[in-house]
Amino acid sequence: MKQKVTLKQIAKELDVSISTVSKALKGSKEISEDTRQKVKAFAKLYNYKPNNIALSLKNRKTKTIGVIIPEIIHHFFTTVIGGIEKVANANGYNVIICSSNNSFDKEVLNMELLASGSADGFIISVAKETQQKDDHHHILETMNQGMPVVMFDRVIDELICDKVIIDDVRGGQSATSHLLLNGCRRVALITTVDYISVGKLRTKGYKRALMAYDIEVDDDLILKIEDVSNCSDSIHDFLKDKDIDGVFAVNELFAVTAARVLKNQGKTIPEDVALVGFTDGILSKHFIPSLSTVSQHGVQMGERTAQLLIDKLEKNEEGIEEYKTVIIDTSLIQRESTQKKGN
Amino acid sequence: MKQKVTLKQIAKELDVSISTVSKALKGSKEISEDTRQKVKAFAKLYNYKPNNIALSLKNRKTKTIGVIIPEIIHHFFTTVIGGIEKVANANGYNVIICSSNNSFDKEVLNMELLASGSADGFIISVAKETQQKDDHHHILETMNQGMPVVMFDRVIDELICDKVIIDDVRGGQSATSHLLLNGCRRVALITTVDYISVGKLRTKGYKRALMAYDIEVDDDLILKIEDVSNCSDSIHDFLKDKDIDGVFAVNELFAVTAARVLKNQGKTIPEDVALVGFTDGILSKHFIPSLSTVSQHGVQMGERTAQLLIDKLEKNEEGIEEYKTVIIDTSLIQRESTQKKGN
DNA sequence: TTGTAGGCGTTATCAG
DNA sequence: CTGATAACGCCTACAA
Repeated sequence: MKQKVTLKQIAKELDVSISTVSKALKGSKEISEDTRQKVKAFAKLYNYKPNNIALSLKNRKTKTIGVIIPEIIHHFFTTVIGGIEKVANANGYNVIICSSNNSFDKEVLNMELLASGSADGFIISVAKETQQKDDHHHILETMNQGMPVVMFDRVIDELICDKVIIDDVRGGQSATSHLLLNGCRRVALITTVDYISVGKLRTKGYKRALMAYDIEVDDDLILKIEDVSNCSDSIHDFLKDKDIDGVFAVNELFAVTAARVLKNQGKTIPEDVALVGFTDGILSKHFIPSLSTVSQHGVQMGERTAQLLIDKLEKNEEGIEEYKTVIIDTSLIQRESTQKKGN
Repeated sequence: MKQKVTLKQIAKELDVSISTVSKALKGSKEISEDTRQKVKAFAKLYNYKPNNIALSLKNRKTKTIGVIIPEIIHHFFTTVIGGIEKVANANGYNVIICSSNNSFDKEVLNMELLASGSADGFIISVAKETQQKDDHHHILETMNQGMPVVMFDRVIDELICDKVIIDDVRGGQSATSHLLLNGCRRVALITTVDYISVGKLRTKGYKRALMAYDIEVDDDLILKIEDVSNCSDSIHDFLKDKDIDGVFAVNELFAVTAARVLKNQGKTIPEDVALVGFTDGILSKHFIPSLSTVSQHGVQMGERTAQLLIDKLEKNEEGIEEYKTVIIDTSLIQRESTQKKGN
């Protein structure tokens, strides 16, 4: 079990100095053709690879982007990561991913860890708990240390930094409008509690759509789910005996759960009740009936986010400070759950 | 925008030596109570955090585990990651995740990157392409450099290292047996091409189960899918006019796709055809009807994998070389897709 | 053409 | 009690 080869060892073996080896390996023509060849051959033989850690220490940059997301088991986030990786790799950056598991403490821990040398900058979508506590000192501290931070999707308004979001209000509005356009008049909303920013915004969009159609908002048709883990019961109770012809659910889980409850109540989708979800994940796509949904274009989102961060990282230090908020367009994907047969 | 504080700066400000600061911060009682307080206060004020990179360089270890998986957009892998993170964090290790996107080249790149200083050891599940090419020099090289590697799920038999797998044969067998037990006699198999190790093994299990029931294997009832991206067409053609009463699909995607095709053909699940999948993901759980499936216990798998790696990492260098292969039990989860009503 | 020295941030050892 | 020094692996400006 041989150890990793270092410049030092190569130098010793070849009886030259370390700097000679270093230069030779970079093809510097300061070094004679002869030794250059020799060194290179030797290095290849022993499979020499410069030590990243040493390089990072020297250059004071790691060429690594830290990504912190609430849940890795979440199709939307993984698509975003895909986009991030694409752009990052194309620019010679490595990506390291940490999940906060929606825990505030773990988010703080992860940030501190990465901030203390492992990454040059951050991409973050904050944990539920963080939004709830509305505590973001850790992010602020990181920024104050001179590390660029770009937030996406679940962002914090008070924080001044680059952001990439979708227009959740418009997304919610177009989902709801789609239902109304298809003739629905009593549209139920299944959403999250208000401290989840995206849920709140989508709810706003829902109301806006109704108003545009001169339909009064009926609070009895709105369910705000606190405990996701048993949303099934909540939704069941909520939909029971309710006279509705459409449902807008602010995420995939709520959507499929609603679908199941409706089915159990003997209602068919889309004939009796039309259904629209949010997030274009595998569930929506493969479900029967396939679910109409609002696509957030995760990949694109990741790409923009990464680009924004890299721009900041490579900008000559003392430029004008300027922070952008990029809004990614959503689009409505129409599938079976809103397509009445014969239409 | 202040920069990160270093020991040096603190030392200068306080007009003491660097080593004094270092010791004071670690609470060494070599240092007078007085200066200790002073230093600590100052450090807290400026939010001092030791630089990980420097520490890694010094200690020649990063306390980081590199994880390379084929696809991050894959529920099973994310659950495994969950398990890995849990154990890793509990042991003071950080986890960095890279996806190979099923590309051999990217897998090699990722390994080299992480191997050159960013991680102390590896956890890997190889890319499809890697299995197909049967080229694993990169992994071997990494191991030869003295870095422990643990493989999981998609492993390479020739490589001598710790491994955590499930018994895919038994999994396939129990899935098939479950169908047979429920009265199915003509069970179709939807699987992958043979170079995907897990697909091959599950196929083997399928055959074994049939044999145990004295049913001859009928190659007409076996579909091996090459191109996953349009598996829908393949499955459609395959199931057309086929006289079957059960389907075993070796992954979720195949299972739900089969479900859709069957439905289009006017068959109902489970009454006309019973269906069992593999991998207990969100799809299987939320689908209507919910799908019976073979659970791989991803979290547990991740935990074992991480533990194995950490054991190797912390073992005093020159122990006896000993490599374990851990087999995680699968279990069959019975859901609606195999539960005929009235049973 | 090659080598020396200093430094990136830390810690451990040893000397004051 | 405190400080100087060396070392981790690499790079580079500046000798030689």
